[in-house]
Amino acid sequence: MTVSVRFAPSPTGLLHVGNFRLALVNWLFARQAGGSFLLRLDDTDEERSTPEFAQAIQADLAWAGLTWDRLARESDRMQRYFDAAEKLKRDQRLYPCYETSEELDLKRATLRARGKPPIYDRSALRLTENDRARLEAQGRRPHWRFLLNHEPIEWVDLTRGPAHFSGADLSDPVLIREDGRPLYTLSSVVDDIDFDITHVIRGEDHVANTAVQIQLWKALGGAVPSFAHLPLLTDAAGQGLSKRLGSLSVASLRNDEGLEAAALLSFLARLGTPDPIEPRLSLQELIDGFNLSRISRATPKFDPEDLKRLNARLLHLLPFEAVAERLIAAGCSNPDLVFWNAVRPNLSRLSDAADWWRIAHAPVTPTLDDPALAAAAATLLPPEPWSPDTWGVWIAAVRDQTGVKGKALFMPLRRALTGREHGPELKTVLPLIGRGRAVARVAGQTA
RNA sequence: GUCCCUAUCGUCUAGAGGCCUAGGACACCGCCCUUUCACGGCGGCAACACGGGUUCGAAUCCCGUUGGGGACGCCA
Repeated sequence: MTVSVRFAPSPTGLLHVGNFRLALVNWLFARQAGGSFLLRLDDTDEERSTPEFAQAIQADLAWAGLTWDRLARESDRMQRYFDAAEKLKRDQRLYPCYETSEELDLKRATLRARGKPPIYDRSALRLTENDRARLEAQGRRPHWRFLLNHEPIEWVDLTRGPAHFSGADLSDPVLIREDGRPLYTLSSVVDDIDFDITHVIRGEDHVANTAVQIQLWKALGGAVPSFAHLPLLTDAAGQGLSKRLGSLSVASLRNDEGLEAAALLSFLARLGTPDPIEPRLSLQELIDGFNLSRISRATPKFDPEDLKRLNARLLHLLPFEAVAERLIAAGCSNPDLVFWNAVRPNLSRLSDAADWWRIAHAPVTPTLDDPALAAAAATLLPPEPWSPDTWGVWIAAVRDQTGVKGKALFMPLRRALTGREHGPELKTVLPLIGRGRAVARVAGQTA
């Protein structure tokens, strides 16, 4: 049996790290098994789904290299859902209900107030033919519920172990809305059957859905797949992610924070497992080290600060070839290996390299803290060609002539040369700047 | 309210009754390297939520309490 998984976001917003982690886990599972990965856009909710969000989700996945073998849109498949609904009606598993939303709200509130679970009371089942005709004559249109069997529902969850529900504890789910549109509970199962999905890997917010959907699978004659329900991520404070995404969207991590896809991937593939979170440069390494059963059942916290630190560590490992094109895109017009090796240890995000490119190749207005020292330094600057040793030779000469040493010696020079107090080692920065600019800057000129 | 899951260093976690003086990674702190910072190397600090059981023996099993997450939609 070929492994087949799917990632099924609804294009009603940007992907956040929690969704993205599920996409990654599904993808790694499929790739490791040599199976296939379906990207399914669950866009049956016409009011909230937009083509723009669908595009954004695909862009996020593509950015991270999470390629899909198949793409499906539920909005293209409506007829399949209607066919499935017809079959369920024929089999007496789908029944019409006429309560309004307000009436249902009231029923739920009443049950809850009595300390009872808010389960639908199936009163629509007691409607006679005449009752229904009268309601229809009043202009009421039915929504349709799936008749659950009140029997034990069990499955062995790949991350939670044995799971069991009682059908009697669950509400008959609405499958078809009053306006005729199919709902997620139905469309998802129809798709999973049609696309031969073998493993449904999703968040634990779906466990109750799984219980009712298993009955739906059987009612529709499909093979029930294996399930894995992963704990949901929380933010650093332990609050659920879905409630407040914002800065935790993949798009903002990518665009606003300028993080590496490989860092996000490395982080999310290991978070919540006993394995150390280490920078991995390739997806293949992640595939090789992946194991669904190592994901803990407890809810892990996602701290963006940890991610940023990992991003820096990963950056320090990246070879020049891996970043050359992106350095150019970031504004370094003609980067080379020497430049990259010089600035790399100082980077926390790739785009910061552009600052050092400008310091090496564009005019900088120096800050002169010690004009006398600077003047001496300007005259003592060795002739080119320069090497990484030039700095040591130069600064020793300046020290011998002026008697200044330590921080009082190099900090004024750093500020004059780069305009900054921090940065890569001056011995590597100096040759990047070159003698022409260095002389001028030490003399206090913008160069 | 009802149901499901969960509880070990700051964080992610190892731990399936004696191997635990509780291990690793990240963070933090210190030292080394370095004429600052950063990078890199080495070392250190640091935890079994609480209360009852069971047992010769409990981080580990059971019950309860408390905390955390999730579900209970004509959303997905």
